[in-house]
Amino acid sequence: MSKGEETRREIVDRALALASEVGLESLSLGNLAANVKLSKSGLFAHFRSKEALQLEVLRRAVDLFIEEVVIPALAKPRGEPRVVALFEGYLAWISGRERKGTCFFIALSQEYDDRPGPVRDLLVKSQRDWHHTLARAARLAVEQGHFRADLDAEQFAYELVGIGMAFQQLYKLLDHPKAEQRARTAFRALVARSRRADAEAPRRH
Amino acid sequence: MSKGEETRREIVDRALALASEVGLESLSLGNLAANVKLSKSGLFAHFRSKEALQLEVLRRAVDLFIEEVVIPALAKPRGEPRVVALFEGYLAWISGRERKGTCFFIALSQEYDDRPGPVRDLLVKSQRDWHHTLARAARLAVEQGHFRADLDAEQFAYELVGIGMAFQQLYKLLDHPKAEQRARTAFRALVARSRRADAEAPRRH
DNA sequence: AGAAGAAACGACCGGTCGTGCTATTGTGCG
DNA sequence: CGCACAATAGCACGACCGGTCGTTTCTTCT
Repeated sequence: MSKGEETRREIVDRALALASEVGLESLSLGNLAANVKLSKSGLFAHFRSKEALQLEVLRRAVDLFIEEVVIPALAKPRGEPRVVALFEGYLAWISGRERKGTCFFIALSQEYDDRPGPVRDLLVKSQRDWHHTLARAARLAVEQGHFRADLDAEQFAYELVGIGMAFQQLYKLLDHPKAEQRARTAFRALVARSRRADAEAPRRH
Repeated sequence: MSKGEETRREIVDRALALASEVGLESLSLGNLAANVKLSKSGLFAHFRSKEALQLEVLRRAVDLFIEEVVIPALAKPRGEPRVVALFEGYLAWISGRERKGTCFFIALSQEYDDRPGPVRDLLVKSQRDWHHTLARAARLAVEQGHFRADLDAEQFAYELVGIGMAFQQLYKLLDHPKAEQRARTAFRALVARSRRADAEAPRRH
């Protein structure tokens, strides 16, 4: 990797961390430059506009999410185990990573729901993909006979996302000690009513 | 009401509308002043700092929410009807009001989850209140015999909030035609499994 | 080693930000 | 009517914004 690509990557990494705190729009080039110990103009030269930087940061976040959440789940067997892995990965993504509890995508959803442009377009695409990934996993669980045949997979994805979003608010903003427990309880209930009526009783944890 | 109070109110109203679009932090005094046709300094004189204005705006949003969502629900009889009214009011609040589909509080939750200060403090209080209001309504439904005796009311509130947040994303960012249907389906399922086992079968809509 | 090009720098642009300070206008009461 | 004071405007400030430019320093390749 050339020198340029290397620092460029450092910039994007640091920008992702900063943007997780203040938002992608409020992230300023000057502040970012100081953080990576570059001059503002030196940094700017890597991207030809702030928007290009923002897009790069979002792309990086998507890559990280796929790497940390989606790929590991795909290693699990189809059906309920994979669904569980997606949920657990999602939870870990929201609560963990660096610093505590800011899911980049949920934050951006608010920041860009009213702000047209390529950043929003990419965000929309990534969130649609996430819904589709969840729905596909649920459909596979139906095919495997784990979930009811008449399960609405998209509805399943919707409710799972809701559990995650409420978790983030409870965990980060409201600093609730039982946030994780609440999320898991909600997920267990969601899975329980998605199972085949004739499936074996829910396992205890 | 004196002249000062009147324009002050107009300012806050307009500020709430603008902040719903760009966020409370990115709302600028200059832009706001132009919107209410005042000079920047003339507007500024009403509040002695931007933070004071932000607090005022948030207070106004809380008042509106109570007035439009909570109070009407309290007019309904205790138990399931009130719970349903709270949910429907919440949904209407998120999707409706002026412009389409930005819940001020959900947006602020993201904006301030990392930004300490009095605005965040007030936001936290308001969101805790909302959870408590929902939980209290659920507990009353237990007392009325509509919901199971062993229902976890806080868990119920958590899941209802999650349904609302996912609804907002689907409705506003992803512009999904079935967003409202998804939310209602999720809510019906939540209510159904909260009911007493010996209660009559769920009504069809 | 040396040349070509990539990478980083510092100064600077026009604008906007929040916030003071002072003057002017408008309102409402005796 | 006229006075006191509230309300608004005008102007200036220092800081920071995204972005441009010409120049210098460092890589990279022959």
